[in-house]
Amino acid sequence: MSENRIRVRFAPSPTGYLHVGGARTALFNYLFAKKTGGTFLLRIEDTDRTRFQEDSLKEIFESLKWMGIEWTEGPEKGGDFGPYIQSERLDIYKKYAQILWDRGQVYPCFCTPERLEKMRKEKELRKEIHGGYDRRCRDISKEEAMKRIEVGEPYVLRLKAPLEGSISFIDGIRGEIETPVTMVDDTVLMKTDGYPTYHLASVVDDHLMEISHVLRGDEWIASTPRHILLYKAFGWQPPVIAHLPVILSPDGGKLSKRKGAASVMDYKRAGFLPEALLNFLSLLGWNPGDDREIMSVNEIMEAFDMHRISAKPSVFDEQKLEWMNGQYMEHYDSAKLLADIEPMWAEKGLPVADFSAEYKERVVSLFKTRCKKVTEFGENGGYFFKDPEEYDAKQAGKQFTAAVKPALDKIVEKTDSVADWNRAALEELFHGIADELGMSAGKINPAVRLAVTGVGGGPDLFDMLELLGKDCVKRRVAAASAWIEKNV
RNA sequence: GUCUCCAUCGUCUAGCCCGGCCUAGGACAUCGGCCUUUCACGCCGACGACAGGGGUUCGAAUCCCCUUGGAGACGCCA
Repeated sequence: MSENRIRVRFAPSPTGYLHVGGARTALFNYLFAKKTGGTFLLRIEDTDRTRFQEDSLKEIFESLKWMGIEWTEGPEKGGDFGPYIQSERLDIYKKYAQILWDRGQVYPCFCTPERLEKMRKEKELRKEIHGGYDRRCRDISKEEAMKRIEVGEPYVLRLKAPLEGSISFIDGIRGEIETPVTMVDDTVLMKTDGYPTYHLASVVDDHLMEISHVLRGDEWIASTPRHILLYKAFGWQPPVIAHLPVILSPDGGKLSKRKGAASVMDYKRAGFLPEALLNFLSLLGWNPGDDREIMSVNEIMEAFDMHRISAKPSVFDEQKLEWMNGQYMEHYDSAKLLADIEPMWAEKGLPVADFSAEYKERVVSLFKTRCKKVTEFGENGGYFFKDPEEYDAKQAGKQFTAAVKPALDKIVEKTDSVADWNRAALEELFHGIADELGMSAGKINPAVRLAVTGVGGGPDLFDMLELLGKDCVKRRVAAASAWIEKNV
């Protein structure tokens, strides 16, 4: 037995994609485990067969891996406490339900979903919605119950909750939370289909898997008293339970797919870096206690402290995420970025295959500081692979003047004489031409930029010219000169 | 409706647990300016908050109560 070991889990339901709220929950568990030298395990809670989605599992795994949140026990990894998929643990839940049955702590309930539905409606009419199940089956005699079970009448197993008093527990983040028992009805533990409910399964699993701390979303606060009751019924010591605040969308409501991205993979597709998303998420409801914001996983992990987790819900501010992503982008490995960017270029029909990896990495380096998202590379920089087909009209009107044409022609004329094609030589060349023609560089450079790229903004001009190479620059400047000849 | 949780700049937050150092600090965004022969980065500055009301105290953003506002829960969903 590993007594005082920290063991935490992330236990998603495979009902859809992994949204950022879930990712944050996983992240905090992961950080806590890493920080304390504990174990972070993944458990799949698939006890609802009606909502199960096959693809979901893949998506959840992929999302976690992309973010670098690695589980050391769980599906794909194994471990001493498996299986880690609840639908493969049915016998275990049956066994523990039986224990409660033998102790008289549960009872079979034969109420149909229809009757329960009707009961709820009536209660609503009388404005007493709280209270839940009316406990009609609680006092059915053992004999009668057995008889009805034997004839095959469907039933669920309910926990006998106390009829008066209150239930309290110490939330790891909020402190004591006390709930009057009127809010806790007789919880269903086993469904008609033989599957356990979340409440039974998670309590049994957390105990069997020796989970020491449960960090979960705060939508579980109201259910925790049920779980406490269950731990008591089994005679088990509950783990430390802490509820993480929700993440809200900018309009104050729940984060949803409709209002932009909500799933981790959406953010990947939108051009965000995993390190940036992780960093950003870590700062939602937590902070290191000083002014640091840009932090590596290791720094975050070092500084991580459960006591600094806030109870206040926070709004997911995508603008700040973008800023943060830009910060990461600037220092990101160009080769790594290129792997994501190259397909985007290719998709736009750019002949990227004709260029060397070194060339392409340099293009990426040139753009890194001015892009906030990976996707922006795909939208810009086409001119590194293809001559501009047209010039930005507004810029052309401003830069492509008759006055600048001689300078462009001079550049075309003199490029061949540049022995060492680098930015220093080019600067010198341009200066010489400017002096010779009595023009300011401020007049010539923007025109060259437009000639070479077709647009008004972009990386440093001389860095670009150096990378583009002599032939390309000569060709494009000549083309611009011809354009002026024709259009001005 | 009932119960529970939450409440500092538009947003993320520091400070709150252990009242005075808070004329409330930082970051994003916004607006100015500087830098730059482009754009971006960077730098400087401005704007901007203790939800309201009562207490307790010599003193409250910090402790207590009420109000208001927000969120969540009230399933054979998790």
